[in-house]
Parts: sequence; structure tokens; C-alpha cells
Amino acid sequence: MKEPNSPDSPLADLCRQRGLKLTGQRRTIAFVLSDSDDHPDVEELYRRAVEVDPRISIATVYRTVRLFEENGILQRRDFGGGRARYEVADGDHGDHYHLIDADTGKVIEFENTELDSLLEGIVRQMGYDLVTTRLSVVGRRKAKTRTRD
Amino acid sequence: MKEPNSPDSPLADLCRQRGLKLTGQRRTIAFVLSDSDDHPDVEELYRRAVEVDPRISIATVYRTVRLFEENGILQRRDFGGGRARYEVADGDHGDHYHLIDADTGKVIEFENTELDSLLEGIVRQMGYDLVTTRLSVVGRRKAKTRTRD
DNA sequence: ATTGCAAATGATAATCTTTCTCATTATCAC
DNA sequence: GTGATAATGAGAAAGATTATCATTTGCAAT
Repeated sequence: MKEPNSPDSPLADLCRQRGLKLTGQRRTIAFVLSDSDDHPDVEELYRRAVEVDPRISIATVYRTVRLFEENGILQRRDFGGGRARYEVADGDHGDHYHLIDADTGKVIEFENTELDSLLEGIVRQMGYDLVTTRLSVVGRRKAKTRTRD
Repeated sequence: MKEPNSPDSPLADLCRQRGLKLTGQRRTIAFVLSDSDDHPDVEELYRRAVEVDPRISIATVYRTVRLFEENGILQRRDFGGGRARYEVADGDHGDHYHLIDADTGKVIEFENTELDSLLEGIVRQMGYDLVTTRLSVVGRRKAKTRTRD
């Protein structure tokens, strides 16, 4: 058993900060998410959560992921493929963006402050405050410059 | 009955250009799409298509929309809400982007050449050729400058 | 620490969107 | 016009997500 003061994951702390009841399952899912630096779908999150606590239900993963999204802890992404994928939400500063390899489907993250401020400016000029940016560029790997064969 | 030389919709022509068999249903769906300047989902497209030709099936709408997407005639969009939405694909020049009102869900289109070239450049620097850009910024209508109440 | 209550969970049914199946029909080249 | 081939319609099936409801749990007040 853990002692009451054992350190929680960053996301579990966020969860508490938002006034959400911190159940064992939420603690587990928060830990799994804090531990992930990719973009898992619910099925994959469930798989990882079960490794930590085998008596967790996939229904709870769906519920928790939705709850976390509503509270700005998670962001839902759609990279095609029919299932939603999730990642920890960015802070207030700069969002990050995704480049998707057209052939392999691989997701590559990138940041760009020039892009941040350009978008910010465009949206402001249209009379809005920017809340979130969802940007994925699909690209195809360039042929090498010295393609001779 | 239409004469064989009756003018087809721009999308129907595109359809023929791509070597796709131009059936009555595809002609209808192409017409409906050419006629739409919003972002209908399949259900909505089906509704509009039935007004033109009542004996069309929703399965065919699903099939056609997928076919058109695979052939670069349509682009699939995800604005949340669980269902895919479609719009006519942009030409080779500049993509267009979407601003989504956080409160109403309303979709506002915009273009920006500076954004076009910035993205192009970023992707190139990462070693890729840009294929498509999927960008939606979620924004909240700014409070008026003279908010006093 | 114990109690009580509101909220969360598990298991599964239900829903919703999209794809598949297969018998029938239509397209297009000849 | 004919025929081979592909497209369609109607409904079943699949896949992802949400709802249901009896049971369990977290947490605040005692």
C-alpha cells in the first residue's frame, strides 16, 4: 500500500487542482498519461492502465478521458483511422503541431513560435480570442537532392 | 430526361477527368456538392441528394464520398461531433482554413497566404513535401473593447 | 476511525457512424 | 443493341463510443 503522501503524477495533481474527485482509477489513468509521450487511443490507454491496475474497466477509461478533456487536461486529436487519440494539453504558452507522414502515418511533433504568433494575430483580427489550434500537415518525404539511380 | 450534352456540374466533370464511371448517382452527388458551400456530413448530403433523386441510397453516398476523397475531389474534415464532414478540395494554389466558434460551433473559413508559405517552409525544412494542411483554430468571440456593464 | 451520501465504477446493453454483403441493375466500350 | 464489369440498394455487420444500473468507493463531517 502506498502511504498517503506518496507523490502523485503531474496529471493527478492537475486533477486535484480542478476539484475532481481523485479515485484510484483516475490516479492510474493520470499516471499512464503522464508517462506517455505519444498519442494513444482509448484502447491503447486501457491496455497500459490494466498493466498498472488490472481491475480497471474500459468504460472508465472512456469516461475519464472525456472528463479530462472537458477540464482542459487532455486534448483529443483526430489523425484519421476512426478512433480518437489523446495527448496531454499544452500550457498557455505555445501549442505544438503535428506533421503526419503520408505514407507511413507516423506522427511527428513540432513547435514554431512564428506560427504561434501568426495564428494568434489572424484570429484576433477576425475578432476572436484563440482557444486551441488543431493543425496537422500531411507531408511526403522528399526525394533526396542527389537522386541519381 | 436530360440530353447527353446537358452541362454537368464542375465536380461531375472532374469525376470524368479522373476516369471514374459517371453514374446517375455520382452525377447527383457531384451536383449537390458543387452546389454546397458549407461542410455537410454524409447524412446531410444524403438529404440533399434525395431531393434531386429520391431513389438514391445512403450506402451510395458513403461510397461516393469515400471514392471522391481517394481521388482528391473531396476533403474530409473533422470538426468534432463524431461524424466526418466533407468539402470540395482546394486547387493547387492555397488551402483554406477554419475558425470554429468555441461557443456556437459555427465554422468560418479563411485564407492567408502568409500562413500558406510559412507552413510550406516549415514542412520543407523537416524534409517533407506538403500534401495537405488540416488546420482549425478554435476561438472565442472577443469581448467588445468598450465593455462597461 | 466511522458513518453516510453523492459520485464513480464495472459489466454489458444500446447507440451511432461507417463498412460490408450479395442479389439486382446500370454503365460504357464494342 | 450486347455483354462484361462495376455500381447500387437494402439491410446486416462491424467498430467506436455512450448509457444503464446495481454495486463500490472517495471524502467530508462526525
